[in-house]
Amino acid sequence: MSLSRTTGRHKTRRPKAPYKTPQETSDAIVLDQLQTGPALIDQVHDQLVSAIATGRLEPGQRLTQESVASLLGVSRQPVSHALQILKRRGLLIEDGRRGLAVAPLEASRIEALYQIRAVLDGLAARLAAEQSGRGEADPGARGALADALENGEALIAGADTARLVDADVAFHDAIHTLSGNPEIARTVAEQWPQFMRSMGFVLTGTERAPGIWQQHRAIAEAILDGDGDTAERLSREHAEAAARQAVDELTRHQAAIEAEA
Amino acid sequence: MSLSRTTGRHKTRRPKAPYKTPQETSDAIVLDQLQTGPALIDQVHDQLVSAIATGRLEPGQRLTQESVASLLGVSRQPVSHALQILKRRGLLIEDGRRGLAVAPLEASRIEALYQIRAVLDGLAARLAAEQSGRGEADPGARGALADALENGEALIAGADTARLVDADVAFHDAIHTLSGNPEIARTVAEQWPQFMRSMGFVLTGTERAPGIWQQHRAIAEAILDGDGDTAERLSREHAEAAARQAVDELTRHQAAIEAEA
DNA sequence: CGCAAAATTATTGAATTCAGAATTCAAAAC
DNA sequence: GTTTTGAATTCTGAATTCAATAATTTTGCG
Repeated sequence: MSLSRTTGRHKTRRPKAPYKTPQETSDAIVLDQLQTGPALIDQVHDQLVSAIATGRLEPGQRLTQESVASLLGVSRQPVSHALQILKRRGLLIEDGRRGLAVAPLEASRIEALYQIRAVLDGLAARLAAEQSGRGEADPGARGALADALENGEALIAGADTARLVDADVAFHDAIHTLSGNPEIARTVAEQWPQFMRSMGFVLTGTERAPGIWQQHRAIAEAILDGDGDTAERLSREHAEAAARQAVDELTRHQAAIEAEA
Repeated sequence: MSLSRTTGRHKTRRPKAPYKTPQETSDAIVLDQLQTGPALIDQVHDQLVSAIATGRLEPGQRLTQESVASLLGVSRQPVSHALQILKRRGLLIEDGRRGLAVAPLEASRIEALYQIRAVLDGLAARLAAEQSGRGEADPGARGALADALENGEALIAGADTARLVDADVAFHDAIHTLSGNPEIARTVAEQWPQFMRSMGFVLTGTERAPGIWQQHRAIAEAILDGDGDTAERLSREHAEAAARQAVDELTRHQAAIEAEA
């Protein structure tokens, strides 16, 4: 599709960080800090990740630099950067000079990722419980876990899938944070989009949310009780159960697609 | 350092595939096939990763797009892409508008990463042993593990640090591959540069290589024997020992630096 | 009509240009 | 002598231009 090549002219550059003179006086602050928007590269990146994670961009969907750029109203430059990054993250696969395509959602890959999640979530839960048991846990992070649990349990009944997925991410992220090991959250964050689109499949239609949040409650209680062994074991089992459900659902879906063809 | 702003003019595009006029005769080939290298973005990326991993670029070293570009003889464009990616990988940190800097090598971060390594290597070793025990292991991958072990043991005596580090990576990578879960190798690969520069510190001067390769042999034997429990336990202990050594060495080094200041 | 060769199109990677913003540096004012 | 101001410099992100080539379409011929 030929597109109006009206990519916007040089937009004013986004302000990066508010300037702060070193010897700022301690007087009352009269002016609000100016908005410091993220760079276009990051905006494009985040938009694409979100679209892929939620399934708005389906597996196999082709993306050219030009199409994304005109869709978002920017030039190809920031899009090119963002696509490079997404490619390295495994969210896009090369499709030769036909552009890139959203990576397929394969049961085998999701299973492999859940194997990793099982041990990482187990580690995070153990560390979080140990912190909690020794009373060293950041109260804010403890509160975030409790909030995430409450929030998730509240919206079980018929919330839309996207909301359920977000609640799940928030819960597990709270544990990762509480573990005190920032690299766990960082490592899993890299893989969240894959899990999110997998969860999209598992949670639509089926009524699996209640069971999941029962498990979440048990995990949270073990952590807040400082019971590391139980927290680790339950977290692993939780991930393994999620893996089985995901593999089930994706295999079924793949079979349905192949039967159609 | 101000640099001659002599970024090359439009160089002929990197030769991707040798151009071939349609009516080219099948006479003797007069010109060598030009290297059909990967895109400049990837070349720049790999160069920088390698330089950081080996310590040729030291923590704190500042990198501007222009300086890297002129060093490598390319324009800022591919450099900009590569730096963005490195920043997201945590190998570079922002230094405001003064450019980016090589991320510091902090004991706490290395310790956090080794915690992750412990469970991932444990998982990989268990899976590899199970594959091996069931006779399902890819013979090539089995051979790669044996080779890596032999190779590592051979060069213990006084090989230079870089070679020892490479052997270590090859050994652990062989186990990751043998596990049959490609996401493990992928996940750890993301973090290898951090481990590599940490190992650079640990292995220089000290005579720790022999002990490390004794542990490697025990792990390899457990895997090839199909003893998953032992393989997992030894792998975890190995990572934990490595973590202690690294934290020791880095803490010592940090203290030395601070004493100097 | 079917196939091979040639022309065209689509799309990328890289260089270059451009504009905005942070940092630095030096001069002026107190 | 110190602080403030303002200009020069540095450096980035983004847009635009350019060249190469893979993919597709068209054309010519048997």
